[in-house]
Amino acid sequence: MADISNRILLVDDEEDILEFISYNLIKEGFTVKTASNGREAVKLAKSFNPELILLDVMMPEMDGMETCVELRKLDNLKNTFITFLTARGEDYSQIAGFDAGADDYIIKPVKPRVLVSRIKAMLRRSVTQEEQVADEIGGLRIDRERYLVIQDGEELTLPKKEFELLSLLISSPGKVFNREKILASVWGEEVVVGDRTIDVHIRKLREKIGDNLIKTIKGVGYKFEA
Amino acid sequence: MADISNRILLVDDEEDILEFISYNLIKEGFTVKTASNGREAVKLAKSFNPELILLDVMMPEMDGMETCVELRKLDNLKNTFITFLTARGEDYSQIAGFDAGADDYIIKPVKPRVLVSRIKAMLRRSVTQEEQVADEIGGLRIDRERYLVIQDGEELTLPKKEFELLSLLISSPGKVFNREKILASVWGEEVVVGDRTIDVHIRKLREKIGDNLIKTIKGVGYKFEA
DNA sequence: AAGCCGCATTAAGTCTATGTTAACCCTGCC
DNA sequence: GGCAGGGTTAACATAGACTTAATGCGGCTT
Repeated sequence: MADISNRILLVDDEEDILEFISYNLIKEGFTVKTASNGREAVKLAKSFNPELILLDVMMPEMDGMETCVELRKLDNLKNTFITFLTARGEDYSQIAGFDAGADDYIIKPVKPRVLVSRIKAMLRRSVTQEEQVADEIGGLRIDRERYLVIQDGEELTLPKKEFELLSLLISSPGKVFNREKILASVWGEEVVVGDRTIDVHIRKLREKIGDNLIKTIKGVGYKFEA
Repeated sequence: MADISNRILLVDDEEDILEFISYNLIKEGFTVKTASNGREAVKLAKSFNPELILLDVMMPEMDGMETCVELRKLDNLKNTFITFLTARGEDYSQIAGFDAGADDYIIKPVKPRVLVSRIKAMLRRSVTQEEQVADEIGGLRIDRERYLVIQDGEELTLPKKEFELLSLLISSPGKVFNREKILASVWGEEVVVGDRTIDVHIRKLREKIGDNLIKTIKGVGYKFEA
């Protein structure tokens, strides 16, 4: 139905914790994906596009802080909450955490109910406050709040899929999105639709915003370019 | 307009704490007002219109929870963060806190630097919300006090739900509200009613104020637009 | 050159969310 | 108790979004 923002990416190197926490979150109706290290997390975050990332600080290889910095570089995570999950409660680490771009900080061990309450409060906030800084690219501006595309001052109302598709492409101008990523992001992981479907939506978009803004890279995908 | 949202209302019954914390916040450039009890807090909040309220849980008379509930009833605090400040760290109190409408929870004693970091992270997410001056939009004006809608001079009396619904949509003209948010705001989080219910109320509103003011964004929600 | 692959394009089909109407159920009031 | 009005639900209608199928075309491979 009204698709709730509820995708959570959980990152921890301990299998037990992943299982324990994700079990509790899933039970509450969240869609959870897990990663056991930073690199995996970054990779997953790109396609999964979660609203919240729970990030263990102590991890081998790439630690939580470092991962957080990497995650913050991703365009599609501009509005994602990142919360550290850690056993360390010292002040300095809290401050370092926020500086790294985290939004909150939860100290383990944490009782499931507390965690869930906290997450809900956090997402409640995000849902209310999400606002795009919406800068203009190629004469186009996405206004998610009003669900509009503004082209040279003209306001365009696009249907949902078209809007999401354009929004995705514009999120990283110049970057080529392959069909797999487009499907994952606009249609969702589970939904199965044919490749032609994307073409058709691209077509409709081009009809509305002009042919020269969305480019086809044959055998690869599509990109937005001014 | 240029001035950043930085008004903080600090509520605690202990004079020492008020002084200590407000000193640290003021040093960081926040505008701080203090109240030493719930009643005072509610009164101050109305005129001060803070972006963040730090609320001690343990207070004589009206405690933090109760105060929080009262605060949440105030219209101008819809977008204000409320954070509990408490010495108690028990689970039940955390949950009770969130249920009362708080957005976060900080356990005392807290080092000033930690507190400041936390507050900044919180306000970073917050959006500068323009004051609703309740003036005319699209020929409509909401008069909450008299519970009236004035359309081109004509006074319309709407039933409760219709009024609240219209009022919500008008509160951010142009912004799309999804069904979830509409339900949460007009009907309340716990109440469970079907999706058709919203449609029907939208229908009645359109009947009364005209078809062209409320727009449907299929798959997304509704918005008010002149 | 033939064949293939991938995309474009169009039209047609399907499906889902919303619109619409009317009946029903409360609650407060006479 | 009966009535009135708001609120909710059920049932059906409908528009338009979304998907699929069919067909064509250009570039690339063999």
